[in-house]
Amino acid sequence: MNSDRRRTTIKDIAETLHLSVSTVSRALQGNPRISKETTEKVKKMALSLDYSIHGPAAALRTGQGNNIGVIVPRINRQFFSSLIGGIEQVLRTNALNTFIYQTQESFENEQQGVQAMLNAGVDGLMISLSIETQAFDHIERFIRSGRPVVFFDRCMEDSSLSCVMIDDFNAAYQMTEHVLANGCKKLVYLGGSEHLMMYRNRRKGFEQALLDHHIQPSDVHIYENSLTREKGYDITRQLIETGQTPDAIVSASDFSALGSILCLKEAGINIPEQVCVTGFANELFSEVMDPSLTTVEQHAREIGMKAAEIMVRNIKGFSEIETVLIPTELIIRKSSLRHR
Amino acid sequence: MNSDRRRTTIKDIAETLHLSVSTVSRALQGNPRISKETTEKVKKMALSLDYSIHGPAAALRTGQGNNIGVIVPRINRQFFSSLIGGIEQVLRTNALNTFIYQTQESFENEQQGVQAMLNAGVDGLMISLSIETQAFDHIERFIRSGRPVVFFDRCMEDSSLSCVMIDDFNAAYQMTEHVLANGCKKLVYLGGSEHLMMYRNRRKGFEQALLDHHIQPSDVHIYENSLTREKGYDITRQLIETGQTPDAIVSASDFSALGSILCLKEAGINIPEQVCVTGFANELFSEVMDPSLTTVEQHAREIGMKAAEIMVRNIKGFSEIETVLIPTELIIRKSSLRHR
DNA sequence: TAAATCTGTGCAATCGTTTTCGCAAAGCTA
DNA sequence: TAGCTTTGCGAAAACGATTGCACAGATTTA
Repeated sequence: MNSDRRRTTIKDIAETLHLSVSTVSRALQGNPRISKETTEKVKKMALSLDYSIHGPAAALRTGQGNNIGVIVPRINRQFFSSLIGGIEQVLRTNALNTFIYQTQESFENEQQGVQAMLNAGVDGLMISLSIETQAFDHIERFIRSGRPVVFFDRCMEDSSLSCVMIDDFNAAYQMTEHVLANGCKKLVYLGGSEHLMMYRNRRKGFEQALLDHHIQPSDVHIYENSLTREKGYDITRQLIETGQTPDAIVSASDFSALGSILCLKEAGINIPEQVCVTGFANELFSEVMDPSLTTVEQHAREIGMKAAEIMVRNIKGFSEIETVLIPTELIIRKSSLRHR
Repeated sequence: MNSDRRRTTIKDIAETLHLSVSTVSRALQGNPRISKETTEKVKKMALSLDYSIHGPAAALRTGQGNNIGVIVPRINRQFFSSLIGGIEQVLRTNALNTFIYQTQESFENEQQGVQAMLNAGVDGLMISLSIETQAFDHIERFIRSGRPVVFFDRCMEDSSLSCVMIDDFNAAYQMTEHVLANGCKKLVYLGGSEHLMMYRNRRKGFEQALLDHHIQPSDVHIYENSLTREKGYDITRQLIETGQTPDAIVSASDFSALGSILCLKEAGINIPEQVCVTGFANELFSEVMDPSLTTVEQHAREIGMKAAEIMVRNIKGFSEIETVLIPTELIIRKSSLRHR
């Protein structure tokens, strides 16, 4: 075991240099009250003694760790991992560490995660809610602790909280217009969980576009909670088998769109000539699959960076609330581009 | 500002309950020396006062935070994010938090990351080295602090340290055999940076398979440092243009394989009948691209879990060193499967 | 019945830093 | 030269939790 290893502290430095701990502490912080020579000596000694500041102790004294908690549903989704990449980069350049916790989309895990962050003494919380989350006591508890909270992507609907998300409504609206402009008339929509704002907004964008083109949303198939590859496949198969094959499948996820495409190809239906298919999120595979998938780029990394910037500003004392919509980008590929 | 918000401490609980802080502390820990009633009362009060333990303070006293630092090159690579997912899950079930730091493949960032972990007072370090890393003072410094280090995927070559990685040699060997069994004779190999053990091992596996089938490695094109999509494309294009089109491209990455495939398709060369292409890593896109890509599944999540388990055991005091090879899985798809 | 043990609690030191206050010596002003 | 400011540093009290030791009262043992 290594229990004999004691870390070097400023006290050690103080003793070998015949100085007081206060002087050493100040020297390390570059306090101008300490002479240049002393400061030099201290820093040199710190280096040669392998000293590194004990964060927790400093945190205890100052009441400020330099840690930000980040809670996401899953880390191994391209969208979230890119987003976290952006967060981490911004936080790091502001001398803040990033604590990660993934909920696996479970409400219980999310509660535990927030508690873990509370215990860890993080200075702020950045969170994207799990799909299951419909109660917010855990979040409110954190807020009561007086530290900033910034939501991203999946937010609590409370305008007194900061939130960075994409412009789902417009993205879906534009996508739908694109499909209609291609001459499609009989659409099907694969949507997500209605209690998440983002999925509601996408559906609303879809419906608004229909309305604006004189189509009654009630006349089209709208599926809820259908964003997995399997659901996309099954729903498409069922539509084909019951003779209700649409001429466009607009999906709120690349995964369900992928499922649809695989099914259509199996059935020998031509994409996009007979059926246009569109997705959402610009997953890595959507560019290279066959046919390449029309989708929406969400600029995940930017969302993360923006959210982290808001957090940093809050930490620094400017307690402003901000709701930011990051613009999306329509990426038109073969799965929806008809030759006419 | 919220500077007036003070967190509730065990002292607050003690005062409202007319108990001593020691009793409260013990009650919260479930110490059997405290009577059931008192313990009950304390826990109830803790709840109603929104109390949460101050980790840093406890860490200071006990010398044990519950934090593990994880340093990876990039978080938004499927491989690493899945791996981190595995780490996070195992650590969490052992009441350990996960600190994330990404180096962006930069040595300087890596040094800073290790320092940040040192300062944060993590109890252990899990790290996958950046491509640039060739010096190890920063790692050795951490080791000197007496806390466990576990490497994964990209390890320091020092048998006195724990490391979890995939069996690159065998994976490449099997892949090469598969290609040869398909009747390919004129191979090209796209490899990575030779100073990383993993890429060396893949190349060695490739060469050994050649030797075992009576082909001289010196007779085949072996490219170093060629694992991006662009490199794959460019090299392939050059081979075609100079009339050296091979009948198989064995690549140490799915990305370069993708580049090769795009180029071959553009040139109207049939895959796999004229040229077989294989990748490495089973990226999300490789299954759904056209043609689907033969590759190697690395079981990233398992690597992460295994590494985390070793870490947990070290934290608990069993300071055993372990080197683990996680077996890979050959995934044969259309890009290399000839009909004969 | 005296001694030993057990139960439930409190006191106070401690972890490594930061920071307020204070003080002596040196430099400056007039 | 008397008084004032600056410079450079130290003593000691925090921060919140843990824990070895002590101790009083109740219970058991011999």
